[in-house]
Amino acid sequence: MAVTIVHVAEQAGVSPSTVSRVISNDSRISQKTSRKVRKVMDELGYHPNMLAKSLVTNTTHNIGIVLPRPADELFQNQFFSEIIRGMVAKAASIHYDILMTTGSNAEEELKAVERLVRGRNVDGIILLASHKDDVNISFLREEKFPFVLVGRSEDFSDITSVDNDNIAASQAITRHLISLGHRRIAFVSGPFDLTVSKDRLDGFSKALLEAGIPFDRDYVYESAFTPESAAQITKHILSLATRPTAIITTDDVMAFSIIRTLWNNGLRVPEECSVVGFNNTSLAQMCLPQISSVDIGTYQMGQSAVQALVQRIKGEGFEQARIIIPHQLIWRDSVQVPAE
Amino acid sequence: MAVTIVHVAEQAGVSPSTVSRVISNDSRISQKTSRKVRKVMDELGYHPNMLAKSLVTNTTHNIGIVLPRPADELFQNQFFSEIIRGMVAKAASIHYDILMTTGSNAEEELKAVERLVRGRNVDGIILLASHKDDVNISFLREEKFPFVLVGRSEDFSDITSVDNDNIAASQAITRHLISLGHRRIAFVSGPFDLTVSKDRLDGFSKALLEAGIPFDRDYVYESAFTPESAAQITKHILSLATRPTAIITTDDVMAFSIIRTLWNNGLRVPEECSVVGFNNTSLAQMCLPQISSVDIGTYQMGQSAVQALVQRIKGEGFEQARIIIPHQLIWRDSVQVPAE
DNA sequence: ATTATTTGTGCAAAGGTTTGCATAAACTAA
DNA sequence: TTAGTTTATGCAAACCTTTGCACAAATAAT
Repeated sequence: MAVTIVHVAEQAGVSPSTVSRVISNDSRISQKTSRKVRKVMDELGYHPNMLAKSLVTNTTHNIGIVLPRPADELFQNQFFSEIIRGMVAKAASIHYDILMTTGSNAEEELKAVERLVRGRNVDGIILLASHKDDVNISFLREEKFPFVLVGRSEDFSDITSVDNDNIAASQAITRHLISLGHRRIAFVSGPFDLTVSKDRLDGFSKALLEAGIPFDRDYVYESAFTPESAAQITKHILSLATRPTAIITTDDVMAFSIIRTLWNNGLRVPEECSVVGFNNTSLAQMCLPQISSVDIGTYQMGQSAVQALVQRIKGEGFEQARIIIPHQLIWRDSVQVPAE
Repeated sequence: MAVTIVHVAEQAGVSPSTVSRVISNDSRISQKTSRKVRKVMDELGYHPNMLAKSLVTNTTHNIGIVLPRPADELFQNQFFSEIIRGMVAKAASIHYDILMTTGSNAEEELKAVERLVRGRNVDGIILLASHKDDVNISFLREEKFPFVLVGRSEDFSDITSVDNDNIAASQAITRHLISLGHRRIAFVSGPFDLTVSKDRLDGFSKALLEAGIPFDRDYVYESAFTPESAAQITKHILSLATRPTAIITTDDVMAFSIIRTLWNNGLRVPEECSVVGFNNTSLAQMCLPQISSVDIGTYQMGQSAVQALVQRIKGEGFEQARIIIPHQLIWRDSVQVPAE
């Protein structure tokens, strides 16, 4: 069996409590004792058992993150790997680890959360991709368990969350396109049940409104975050009597697929149709033409999320309800003034 | 304080051991008692404390995964998110969670592994991106701690690992290019210290050898897994007196960057230069021209790694040392017969 | 009716820490 | 010296389970 704190204690001729205090740098321990104990710890190759420690302190230094349900699909999106990258980096720097779990459906997902929370496996939880009536949120609130949401909750306004101002971002894009002279602008949204989709659509329609352009439902589409889905919608757009001169999407992957589909059908981008993406993934600047997009500070969102969560866990600092990561419009080759 | 097993026991008029046995479906418990206890558990909203359980069973149901050191850089690569996706999916399906950690340098990385292992935070570990003299491997071997390696170890042959036959894959690509008529083929490799890079280069040179084409060191380059690095190398290639007619790379991102750089300098792909990638990320089929690549079953590797690890943990099944995931060459638009 | 067997449950130890409180030792002040 | 402080350490309880072993009750066999 592994060497425990009592072995060290015996060997050093002190009590386990003293060893424990040495480990935690308790000020009451004398220099001499501390040195002596540390020496023994080294000799014996002692390493504290975190489980035992966790059990008594009720603290694990683990942050749970629940991958969105159709993890399979969403993870393909660079957005997710990017945000997780930010989380892991930040967590590691403050000595936390990231515990990832997922469920293949809503029920399993909640079960997983329950398991983590009530099994005391994590100190806090980060929720990704919020939608309306998220049962996880209700559960966590009820349990008064520390958590932060990436995105915005439609149901509760007092939840610590990390988000962009998606409405403003989307509005700004649309404004810019309008200022270029575009009047017929299509909007290819991600799944409507996602709050982020709603917000972006919201910003879009606001910009139209303020410019006095009628909001045309036929120019609004719902797509999955997949190339296939976007391609299909694009084909439909191509079949329209009066085509839009610009298309705004909710993610670079969709933007890319749209561009490709247009291209394959003989429509040049941006000459015959402008396209703008979202999230500013590396894809946006890699492809040809480079895609105009919105940098939403994905990596930073990940970092901020764990930072905010840890603050909540420790009960320190202000419990700022909403942290807004600034966005930035990146204009690239996929946009220009309309042809006609 | 949360409700514990003894509360349940008291309420149900049995002993804690009985409750524990009910939970684990011990066959010795009578139907009647079981029902009674379960009812009380429900009423009280009891949920076992996993930490306590872990402490006594010495089992956590967590799998540790150590992100490669420059996690920042590598994670950008779709390969990583894809393989992790496979791991999480598989792990969730067999009721394991994934605990991710990382370190910003080799020393920190080892420290993180030590912490996980000796702190008994995980039941096993998956190592990514193996290179020569990996201290993590030595440590884990010494500790006799269950782990599997994604990739191949140059130092030890008896390590359970999940890998492709990179030599064969690379060789097959090269052969095919040769059969198309290419004679001057450049090889843009990932970092040389990675085993996977060595293997792919190895397959490349083997194919040249068997075709009687001299191996030209000036046609072999070392690149980081970044577009910038690949672009720089491409510029150098463009400056060569006799340019290659085809370029093989070790990853799609690099392939993409190469194509773009060639294009920007007036060289058409595949007409004037063929390019082939590796890993068959979604990028490969999304971009224009679509990139010929090698599907190495990344997602499946993630799944297999978890499966193999859990088998090792449970000590069941054969401890097959090396699991080889089959690869598949995907020929797309970026390759054709050489111009001259 | 007695013994042997099966079935269901409880006792108590073990797992490795942390920490409030008590105490011993050393020092300071009178 | 005596009392009062400070400093350094130890004791033992608590955290919540699991599990080997013992035991009692019920059933079966003689």
